[in-house]
Amino acid sequence: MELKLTREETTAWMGFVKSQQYLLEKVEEQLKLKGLPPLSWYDVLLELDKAPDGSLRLNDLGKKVLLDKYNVTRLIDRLENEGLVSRDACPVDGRGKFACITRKGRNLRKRMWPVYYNAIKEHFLSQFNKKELGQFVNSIKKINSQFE
Amino acid sequence: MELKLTREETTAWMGFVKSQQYLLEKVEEQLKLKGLPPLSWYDVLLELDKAPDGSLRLNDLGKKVLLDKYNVTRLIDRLENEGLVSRDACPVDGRGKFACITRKGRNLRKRMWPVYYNAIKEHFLSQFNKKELGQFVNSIKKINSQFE
DNA sequence: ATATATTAGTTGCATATGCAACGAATAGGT
DNA sequence: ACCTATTCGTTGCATATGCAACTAATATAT
Repeated sequence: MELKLTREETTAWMGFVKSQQYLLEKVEEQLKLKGLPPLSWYDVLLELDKAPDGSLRLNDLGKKVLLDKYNVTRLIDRLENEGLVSRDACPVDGRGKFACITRKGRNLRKRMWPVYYNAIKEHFLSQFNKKELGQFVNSIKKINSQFE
Repeated sequence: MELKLTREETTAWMGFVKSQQYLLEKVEEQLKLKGLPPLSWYDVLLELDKAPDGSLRLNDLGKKVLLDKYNVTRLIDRLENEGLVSRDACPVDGRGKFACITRKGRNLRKRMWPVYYNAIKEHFLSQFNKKELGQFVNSIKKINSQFE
């Protein structure tokens, strides 16, 4: 067993990891600069905004944003403290809770989007032409197919 | 100003972010499963292992692994506590410190590598053929070129 | 040469995350 | 129906990260 990566394989993996670190750092930096909360808040608000009635069970929300349940609890705590979300009981499952986005929450998400959008455009999408984007999406889909 | 991403652009960005979350989670999971420390330790140990004399100024190390200086200080604290690294004064700059990898540190890195390697192979590289890997590297290089 | 600004690294405090254990409620097996 | 196992969400405690302030040393300007 060889346990050695080729030069290209190493570049692929290391470059992949670094690129994401750079990009997310850029996004967070821009949000902070505009006095906006971190990307994790956006992710949650977006999922709730998209959901019917603007609400999701905490458990389902956690799956969508890839957070462990205790982190969901606490993130929702923070959002609730800011009045961006409310916690509602679940009528059909006594254990469950819904997180429900408020008007204020929807507004905040709307204000965050342009900042996020610009960072994505400027640092990510701008690097590709149409064909390259297609290839990139292909690669990403292959990686993600194993996780679904 | 439109502020809207196409379906493909959204897939590219979201998929990109998710794929990395999944992959890093897998790597960390495997390391933990084998009773090994987190990937951040590996990154530091690798940089030191590669460096001449196995040592780097904390500042330079921080740039290589994309950590802020206070996080470098503390990560090196932890590694030093485990005897994986030593802190040495810098002869030419009284402010500076070197982090220097110990034999124990080199050994630990060696033990971590197969676990890391297997995760990369199994969940990342296995998804590509030679040509696809080349395309992927191309894309990644484009993204990263703006940060160097 | 002296005063000022910058840099390297560290530290205190606030916040965020991971882990294991818990209580309450539901689901499954007999 | 009853007992057990599982699930949902939360909490206490330990660890990790971010921010701003700090010390000590070097670099810059006049």
